[in-house]
Amino acid sequence: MTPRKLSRRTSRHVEVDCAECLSARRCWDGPELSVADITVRPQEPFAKGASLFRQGEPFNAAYVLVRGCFCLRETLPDGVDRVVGFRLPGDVIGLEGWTLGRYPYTAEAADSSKVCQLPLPRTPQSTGASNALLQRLLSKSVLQLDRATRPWTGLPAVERVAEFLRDFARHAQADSSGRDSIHLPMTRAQLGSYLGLAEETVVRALAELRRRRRLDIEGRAMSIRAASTAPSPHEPLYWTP
Amino acid sequence: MTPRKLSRRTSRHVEVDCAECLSARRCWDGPELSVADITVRPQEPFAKGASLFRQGEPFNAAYVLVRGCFCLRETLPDGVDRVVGFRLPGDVIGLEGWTLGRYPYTAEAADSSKVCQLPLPRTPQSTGASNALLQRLLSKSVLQLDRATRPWTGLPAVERVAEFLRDFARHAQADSSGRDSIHLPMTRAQLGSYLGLAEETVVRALAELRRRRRLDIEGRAMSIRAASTAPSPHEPLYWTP
DNA sequence: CGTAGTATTGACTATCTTCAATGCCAGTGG
DNA sequence: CCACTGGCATTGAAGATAGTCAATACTACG
Repeated sequence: MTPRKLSRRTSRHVEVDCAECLSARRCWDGPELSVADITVRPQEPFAKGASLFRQGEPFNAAYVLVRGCFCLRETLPDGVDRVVGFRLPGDVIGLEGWTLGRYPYTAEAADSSKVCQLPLPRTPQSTGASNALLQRLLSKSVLQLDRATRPWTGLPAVERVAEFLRDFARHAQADSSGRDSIHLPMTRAQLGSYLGLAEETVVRALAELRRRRRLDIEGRAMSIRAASTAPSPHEPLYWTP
Repeated sequence: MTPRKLSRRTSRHVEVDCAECLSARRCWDGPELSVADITVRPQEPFAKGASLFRQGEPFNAAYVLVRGCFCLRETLPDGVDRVVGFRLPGDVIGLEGWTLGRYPYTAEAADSSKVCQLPLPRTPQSTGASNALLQRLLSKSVLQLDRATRPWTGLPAVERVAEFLRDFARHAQADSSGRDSIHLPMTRAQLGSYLGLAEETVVRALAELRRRRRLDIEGRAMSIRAASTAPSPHEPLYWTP
């Protein structure tokens, strides 16, 4: 309750060697990998409800969770709040910010928790960084995010399909920018399987979007019309890549 | 149609420097990163429907997609087939196999496609590998998999909740193994938000699971009873981490 | 032209969401 | 100590949404 001591819990510059930590196995348990030459900055404990960082904040650091549980939330442009994941001891938190420049979600302690800050180079660039650390991070992020490749629903079918198409178009146009017409290589059934919808529901959703003039579709050729989601008021609250 | 030439398209040992490739910007477009010292092994083109690798196969290599589109499918233990993602030019395919030892999904060309094989060390271990490559891979995988943090549905609410709890328990028990009782730190509402279900639906699903004797729940304390999903016949078809 | 895979549409049903009310529990202040 | 409050959990009932079944086009290809 004393206001002091709550100041800046995110950047004590004390580096400790993971080899000396009893939790190290949980954090860096890759097969055939030693915890040698991995150092981190242990942080003050987080009380339930406290946030490690907030969506939209510029990236400061990534962390590994030592004890407790974090709940990751994101606010969509339309103001809807949704949970994008949970993190348990050994998981990495906030690495997306390293790549994106900003944190795409808010990390809030769901339990009394403890984290260690990872000494990453400021931006994915400098080359001197420890190779071992990078390899481990890569392994972990792949696993962790692979596990995360699950949720995502909660929207009505039409919106889910629209969302997918928007993302697919953005993704696909990265090169052939300019053209507004996009070729969908997959069948309606595959699309449905991916989105967790029946093939017929996908067809009906597409018909609905066409009816609403939000896109033109003819067979596998598509072009999006409206940017729809208005660039609403708040800024730091919802930042999306 | 001549059967020859279809032999082993996955491992020609011709390495080329990405700096000489016109598609390089699409593949390695990180900010402030040059394509210097990145080399890959271009592969024979893939016809629509051809598979790059299959779920359950031991890891051979990861690839970067240069042209076309791949559809990633997985077969669940109960025989259900679902699409877990699509990959477009510039995306990495199969990196999960590097970490897991086996490919967790089948990669099938949804269009006529072309890929390059990435020269990764056999296992996430050896240290001599190029740091630049690792950093880029890390960035890409994080982005790519973050984008993937969406789908996942298609199951009825009860199964989705059961699936989550099973996964959460496995994940949480990594350390405190032995105890079969697990503490859920999140509220029903958060759980619902994550799974794309209403809070009430989560409650009813939990009640249903309790009724079916599949788990014991009292408030936030939980213990799982049945391993349920039988260790069914096929092996190479569905392999899950 | 016939076939197979894909796309589309309609009708009916199952499943979830929503709305509303209640119970439970911890923290707070009189 | 105890009523009061707010957050969380639970349950019921009604309405909305998406899945299933079935029938019919459409299209590429041999």
